[in-house]
Amino acid sequence: MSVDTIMSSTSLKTSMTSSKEDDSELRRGPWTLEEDTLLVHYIGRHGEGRWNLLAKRAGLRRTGKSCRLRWLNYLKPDVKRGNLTPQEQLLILDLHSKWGNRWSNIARHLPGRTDNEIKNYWRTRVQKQARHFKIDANSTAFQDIIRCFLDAKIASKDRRIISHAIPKATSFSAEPQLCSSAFNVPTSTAATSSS
DNA sequence: AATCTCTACAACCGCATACCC
DNA sequence: TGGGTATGCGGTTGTAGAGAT
Repeated sequence: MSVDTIMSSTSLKTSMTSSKEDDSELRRGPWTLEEDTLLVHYIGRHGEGRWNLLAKRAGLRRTGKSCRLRWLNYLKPDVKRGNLTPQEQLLILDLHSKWGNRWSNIARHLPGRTDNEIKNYWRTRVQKQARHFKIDANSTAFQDIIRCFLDAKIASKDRRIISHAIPKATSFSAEPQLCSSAFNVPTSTAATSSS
């Protein structure tokens, strides 16, 4: 990630540290642009690892743990930003049914996605759906519903290439708005599998 | 326009394991 | 081999922003 990207994406929100910036105290809360830049530049020159030492040498008043997390989840150049694609969502569904909450394992199969991102996706989107349908998110019934929806989504995307006349996907017709918002799909598309 | 509520996600925490001396 | 430290992982919390009232 370039410094410019950081400039545009990093919040310059108010820091959560106390107003009297005591040099001996470790900072917590949201990272500032300045901190991101220090971390990126330091790792660019010296590489990752030895996080506690790195934090000190980079001049960051953060724990090594905090630096590692910031780098891995946000600053690392190959971290992919933006919504998960239906294909990625399907993969997560499959892998989660195999391994459960082994987020780091699952993340290894989705290049550019972090365990934190996948975990957040599962908790905020998938579990929300499960609650709505009043089924366990780990149940096969629920997985079938979601799989069906995502398959339809992927298929509709494919079909759009060759035709605008696409039959309705019936599986989700009852809950198009809910599913669409949860899985980042425009409602009209989700409801009809066409556009 | 002000306030409230909800959602998404960044960041923290505690614990387990790996590593090093 | 045992103790201390570093790292990685999964669960949880805090916050900003968007939308609703």
